[in-house]
Amino acid sequence: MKPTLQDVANAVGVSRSTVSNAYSRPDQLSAALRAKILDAARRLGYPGPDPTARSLRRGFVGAIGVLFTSELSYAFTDPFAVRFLAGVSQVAEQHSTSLLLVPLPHDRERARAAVDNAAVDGFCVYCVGDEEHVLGAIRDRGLPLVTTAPATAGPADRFVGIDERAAARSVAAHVAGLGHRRVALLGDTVLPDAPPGPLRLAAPGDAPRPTTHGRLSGFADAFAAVGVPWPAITVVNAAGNSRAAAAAAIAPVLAGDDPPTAVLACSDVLALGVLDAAGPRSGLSVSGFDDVAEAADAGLTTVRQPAEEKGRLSAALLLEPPADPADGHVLLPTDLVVRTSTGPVPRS
Amino acid sequence: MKPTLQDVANAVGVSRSTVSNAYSRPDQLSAALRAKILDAARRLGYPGPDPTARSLRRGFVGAIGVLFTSELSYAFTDPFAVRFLAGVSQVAEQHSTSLLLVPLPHDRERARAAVDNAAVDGFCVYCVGDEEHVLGAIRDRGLPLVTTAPATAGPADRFVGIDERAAARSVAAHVAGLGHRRVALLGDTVLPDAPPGPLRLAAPGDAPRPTTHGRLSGFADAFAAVGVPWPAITVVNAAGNSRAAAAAAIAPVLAGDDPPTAVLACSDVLALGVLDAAGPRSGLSVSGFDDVAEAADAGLTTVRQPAEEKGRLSAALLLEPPADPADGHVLLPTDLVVRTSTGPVPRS
DNA sequence: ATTCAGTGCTGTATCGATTCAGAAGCTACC
DNA sequence: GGTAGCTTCTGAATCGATACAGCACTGAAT
Repeated sequence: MKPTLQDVANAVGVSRSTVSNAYSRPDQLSAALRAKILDAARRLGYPGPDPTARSLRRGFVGAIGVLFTSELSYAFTDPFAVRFLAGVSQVAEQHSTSLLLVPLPHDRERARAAVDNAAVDGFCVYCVGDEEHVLGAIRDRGLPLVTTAPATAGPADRFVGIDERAAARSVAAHVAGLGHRRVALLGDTVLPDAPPGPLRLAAPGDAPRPTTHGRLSGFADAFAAVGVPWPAITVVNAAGNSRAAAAAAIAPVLAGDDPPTAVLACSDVLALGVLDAAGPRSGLSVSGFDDVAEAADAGLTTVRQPAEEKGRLSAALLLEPPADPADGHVLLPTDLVVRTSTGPVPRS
Repeated sequence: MKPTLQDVANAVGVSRSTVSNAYSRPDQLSAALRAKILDAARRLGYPGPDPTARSLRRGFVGAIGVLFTSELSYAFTDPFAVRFLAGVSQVAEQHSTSLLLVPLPHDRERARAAVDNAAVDGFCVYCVGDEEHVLGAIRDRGLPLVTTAPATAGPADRFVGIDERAAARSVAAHVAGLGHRRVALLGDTVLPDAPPGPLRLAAPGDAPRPTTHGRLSGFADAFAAVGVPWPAITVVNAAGNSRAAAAAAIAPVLAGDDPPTAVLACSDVLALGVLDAAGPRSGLSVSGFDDVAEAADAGLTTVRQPAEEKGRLSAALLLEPPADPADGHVLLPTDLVVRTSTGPVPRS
C-alpha cells in the first residue's frame, strides 16, 4: 500500500508528529530536518497528508455544500442558477473553500443519505421546489445553513432572498397599468405532477413551491387592485423551467378563444418560451422574472434581482457568520425593468 | 459536544458495531433492535455517522474533484465550460457522486495545497491554461485523472478532447476558400501577461496554452495551404475570454490601415466580441469556435464540439474506468458550422 | 552557579467511524 | 442428544492523521 506518515517517520527516524509538522507547521522544526523529511517522503512516494484523515482530526473540512432541490444539472441549465453559482464561487474562492455540489435523489430517504454523506462545514441551499425534508436533514446534522426561500427558513437558518411577492406585484402593476385585464400567469411545476397547460388553482397560495407561491400572489395582488379577481385569471403550468416547456404549455392557451392579452411568467426562461410560441409582433405582452442576460437581447420586460450578489451573500453568510444573528436574514432589492415585450392592449 | 456513535451504543447497551450496522447494514440486525437504536439516536440528538470518519475508514469519499486551471468563476462565466459541467454533473448524478469544485490559487505552492487538501476519489481537469503543475500534484497524490488537453495527458491519465488542430483547420479552410488572405487570429492570453492587441508570435506553437497552440496551428495550416505564410498573419491577444476583452483587443486592429478582411477567433465568446466591435454589416468575416448557444443567434460560423458529451465522458472515464486502458483516450468529433458571419471578401 | 526563556522534538491520546473473525443463542434435523 | 446451520451481536484492530503537554538542550541574564 501507499506509505503513510508513519512510514516516513520511520524512514527518517523521527516521530510522526514531526513529519506532520514538516507539512503543516514548518515553523515548528529546523529547516534542515524539514528538508530531510520532505526528501524521504518524496523518495518513498508518500502522497502527503491524507485530506480525509486531516479533516477528521481537525474537525472541519474546508468545503461547503451547495444543494439544488432538483436535478443537479438544473444548476448548469438555468441561467439564473448559473449566475448564482458564480457568485457563490467568488466568495468561496476568497476563502480558499471548495464547493461540494451534491446531487439530490428524488427519493426522500436517499436524499437524506446524500445530505448525511456530504463532508462539508455547512450548506447553501438553492431552493427550487419542495425542500423541507432536505432542510430538515441538514438541521439534524447540526450544520449551518443558508437558504434562498423565505418561508422555509427556520429560526437558526440564515437566509438571503428577495421579497418575491412585492417584486411580482411591481411587474404585474406595470402590465395592469397598460390596460391588460385578460391575463395568464405561467409557472414551472405550479402543482406537482400537473400536466402542461392551463390549471385550476383555487388560490395563489396553493402552489407548493415557495417562489411560485410568492410570485403568483404578487401578480394576483396587482390585478385584484384593478378589479380583476383571481378566478378570472388563467394559471398555466409548464413542465419544467425551459423555453420549450413554456412554449408547449402556453400554445393551447394562446390558440384558445378569448386568449389573454398578456402573459406574466415566473421566470425569464419561461417568458422567452412564450415569446417563442407567440412569435414576434403578435401584440401579446409578455413579462419575465430575474433579468437574465438573454432577457435584454429579447427586449423582455422583467424584474431584476441581483443574481451574483445573491450567490455571494449566501456564501458570505456561511463563511463569515454575522455577529448579530439578526443580520443573518438579508432581503435584496429588485427593480422593474420595462422593455419592449410589454405594451398597451392591441385594439383589434 | 455532539454525541457519537459510541454514546448511542452506551445508551442502548449494545456495541458500537451494532449501532454502525443499524445505519449502514440494516440486514445485519433485527428490526426491533434497529428501531430501538435509531430511536435512542434521535433522543440523544445523534446526527448520524460522521461522513469524514466514514470516508477515512472506508477508503473512498464518493466525490470527484473538478478543477479549472483559472479562476473558479470562469467555470460559470464561460458558456462552454458551463455546458461541460452540466455533462459532468449528469454522470455524477447517476453515480450518486458529488462534485467538488476546487478553487485554484495562482500561486503554485498554494495550488498544490489546494489539490492536496481535496477529499476526492479522482480529478477531472478542465484545461484552460497552464496546468502542468496541477496535473503533477494530482499524479503525486496517485489519484485517477481525466484531462481535456491532449498534450498534457500523461501515460496513465485519461483524456477526452478533440483534434484541436484539425478542427481549427476546417474553419480556416472555409474562410480561406472564401478568398480571405488578410486575416487576424484572436486568442485569449496567447502569451502570458501579454497586453491586449496585436502580438508578435514567432510560430503558432509558441503559444503556451495547449488549446490555443492547437487552434492557431490549425488556422496556420489552412492559410499556408493557400500561400499565406505565418508572418503575414496578424495574431491578436485578448486579455480574458470575454466579449468585452475581445472587442477591446480587436478594435485597434480593425481601425488600423490595411485591416484584415476576416478574423478567426479561438472561441465563440471572443468571436462575438469581434462582432460587437465591428458592428453588423461591416463586411468583416468572423468565425468562432465551440458553437455555444449564443453563436446560433448571432449567425456565427464556428466549429461545433460536443460540450455536454465532453463533460459526460470525462466523468464516465473517471467513474467507470475502461477495462482496456487504450479506451482511456477519447477523441470527439467536430463539425464545421457555416452561418452568416463569414462571406466572400468585400470588393470595395 | 543558577535561573529563565526559548527552540526543537517526542509520546500519547484522540478524532469517529467500519470491518471482520468469532462467540452466543436458537432452531432443526437425523 | 449431538451437531450442523442460522441469525444476531460483540471486541479488538484499524483507517491516517493532529493536538498538546512535556522533556532535553542551548544560550543569555542574574
